[in-house]
Amino acid sequence: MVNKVKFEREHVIHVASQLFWQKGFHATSIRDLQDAVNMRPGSIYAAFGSKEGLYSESLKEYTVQMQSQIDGFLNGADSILGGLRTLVESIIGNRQCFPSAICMLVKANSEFTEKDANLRELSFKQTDKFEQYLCVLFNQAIKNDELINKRPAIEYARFFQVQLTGLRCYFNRPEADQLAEPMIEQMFTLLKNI
Amino acid sequence: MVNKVKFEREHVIHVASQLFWQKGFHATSIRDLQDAVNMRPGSIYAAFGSKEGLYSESLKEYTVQMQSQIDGFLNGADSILGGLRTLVESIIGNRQCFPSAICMLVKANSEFTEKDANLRELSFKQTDKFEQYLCVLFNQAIKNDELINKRPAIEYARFFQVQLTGLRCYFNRPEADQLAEPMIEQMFTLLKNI
DNA sequence: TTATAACTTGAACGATTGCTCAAAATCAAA
DNA sequence: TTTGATTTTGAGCAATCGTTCAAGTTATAA
Repeated sequence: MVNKVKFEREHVIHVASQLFWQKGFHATSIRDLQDAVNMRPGSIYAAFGSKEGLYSESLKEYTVQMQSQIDGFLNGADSILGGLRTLVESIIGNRQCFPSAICMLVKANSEFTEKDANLRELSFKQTDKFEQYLCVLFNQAIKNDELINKRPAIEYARFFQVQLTGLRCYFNRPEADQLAEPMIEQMFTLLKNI
Repeated sequence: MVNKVKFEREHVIHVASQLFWQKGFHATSIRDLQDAVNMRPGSIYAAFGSKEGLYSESLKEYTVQMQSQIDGFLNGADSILGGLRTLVESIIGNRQCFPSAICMLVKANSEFTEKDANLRELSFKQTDKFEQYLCVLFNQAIKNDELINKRPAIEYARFFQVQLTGLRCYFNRPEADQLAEPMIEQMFTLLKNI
């Protein structure tokens, strides 16, 4: 190898994913990305092929990062459900610290139509991956006797996703902040007992 | 009046709202709209001022139409909760008949940033309007003894929105269709008993 | 030091964007 | 039938879009 790339690929993808997460795919221009990652168009296209290519990498890195964020909360918790609860409280409570209050996967699922078939498909694929990851967690929670009825893990995973997505969309709105905690409490009471 | 407009304003707004609902604001171009509503740019701008203006009207008409859709289901039902349940089943079950599986208000809330402050604000305002409408319904349901604990109506309205939004986002994904009915059943069991 | 392969740069391309406006078409009143 | 206010038309504007590529820069191997 005669000459190495100057940028750090992972860092670029991370910065891009923050921007895509905030603004969405269509509202983010290559010029926006140029400024954010401090690269000229030639370098971006040499490294990622297209705007779509960079977005793909960004969405994948978002999924990975979300999982390791959950792992972080689980490490500091004494149970699976306890860790998930801290996670949910962090997501809802600190939503102004994130590029968007809404999960990037949900945004992606809602943004792409048949016209962006590749990205639409990728978005669904990543969502499935995340669901499978949740199933692993809930299987562990079942083993630990954290759940009353010991349903199949997938059912808890579905319930969890529906609740969290619903809450994030609801609390995307301004104000109405002190409402969050009782609703999260309710969510986990239901989750344990369904 | 010397000359009248040729187009039907309500019809144009309805068609535009279907397109905006499907593709989102940024991914819908004025040319897309021209084709859909069969008007030339000059007429569109004379009637609505801007793309943003037409979108505003579209989002308002969406909210109105959603409420009258609910009213329709309530008229054919023997209880508030029964009507709402039929509505939810129709939304989840026939989602391929609609421009998008996801509520246009949720899409709007997630699409606009501070850069589109006006549309962001409008989107929140319409969401509030819809919540107030739900409160009226749940107050009636409380009077009718359809709900066990007789909480304040706003709490049922919040719960309903979280559940429905979560379900719509979840079932936006392909496949996984026969899963819907038990989850809707669960949603209304919980709603009655919280 | 020189040669060479790899990477970075940024001007610029054609396409598309939201939007304008002079000209053509329209139709009730005179 | 003529008039004139009003609406419709669509070519075309400036700005921006995603993307390309020839030229310049960089760093290793010889």
